[in-house]
Amino acid sequence: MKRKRPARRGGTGTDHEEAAAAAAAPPLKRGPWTPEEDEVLARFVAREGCERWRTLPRRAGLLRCGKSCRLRWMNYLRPDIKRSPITGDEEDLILRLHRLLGNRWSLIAGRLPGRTDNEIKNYWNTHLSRKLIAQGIDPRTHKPLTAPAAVTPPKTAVPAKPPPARPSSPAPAGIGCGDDGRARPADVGGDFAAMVSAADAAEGFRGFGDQLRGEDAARGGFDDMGSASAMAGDDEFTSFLNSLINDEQFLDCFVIEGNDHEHGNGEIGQGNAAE
DNA sequence: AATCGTAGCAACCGCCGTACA
DNA sequence: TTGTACGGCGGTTGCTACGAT
Repeated sequence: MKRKRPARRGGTGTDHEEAAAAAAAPPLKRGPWTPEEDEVLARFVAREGCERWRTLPRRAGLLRCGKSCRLRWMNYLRPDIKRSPITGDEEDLILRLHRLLGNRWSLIAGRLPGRTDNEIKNYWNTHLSRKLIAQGIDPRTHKPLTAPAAVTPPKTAVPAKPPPARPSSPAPAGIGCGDDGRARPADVGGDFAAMVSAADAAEGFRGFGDQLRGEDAARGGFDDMGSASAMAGDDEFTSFLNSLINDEQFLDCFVIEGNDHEHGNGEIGQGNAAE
């Protein structure tokens, strides 16, 4: 459903960088982007590149904050953005990746060319989590829902209020992918780290944890994942991730016992490496 | 036809990690 | 070593379209 938003939501951005700018600058425009603004931004980025987002709007003559410009570019204006609906294959991949990575939307998006983290996040919250719930699967953990949990059909299936702690809080046992108690591989029925270590050994791959840290800017995840040595290249990581995604045996041990019930229902790719 | 509730999603918010002076 | 600027991320908000009643 495409729509434009009206000028929105009061309040001022509290980011320090924006706050300082707001103090001395004309009021920044908020809300939906107009086609004219899109054009200005796209043209400017094409000409000057997308560096220095903070000063970009001023240089481009836009009354937007740098963050807003960056977001608009990343989520909408980039030339490689796919505008087509998410396909079944992509959906399947999202499910697999989410099971592996938790709510690491940027990481997941990185494996889906042309898709943005925001798009995937929205798709997850509006489609996939609902689907999983309908099938009795907890979308956060990919475990079967317990009876009480199954009765929670929130508008967004994502937990309402995250605990305050952010990545700085050490990850719990396992990898602690999520930064706030949301879905994380460690939640997925056990010792993901050990599993990955096993996978490491099997694949001869080292540095999965570091790679994730690198890719993910150390967002508090995978810290306990193992003390891998060298940073692996993206290709290596990609192929490793693919191997995890596709490895039937891996998923067999990864898929939580009791999830077999949904096998063959043809809806959700839970454990679908075996499909 | 009017009203209401829900779904969908663009955009904002707040925080974090990194880079650099 | 410390402070600041910046980019980036995940979570949340709130408006509109649309289906149900």
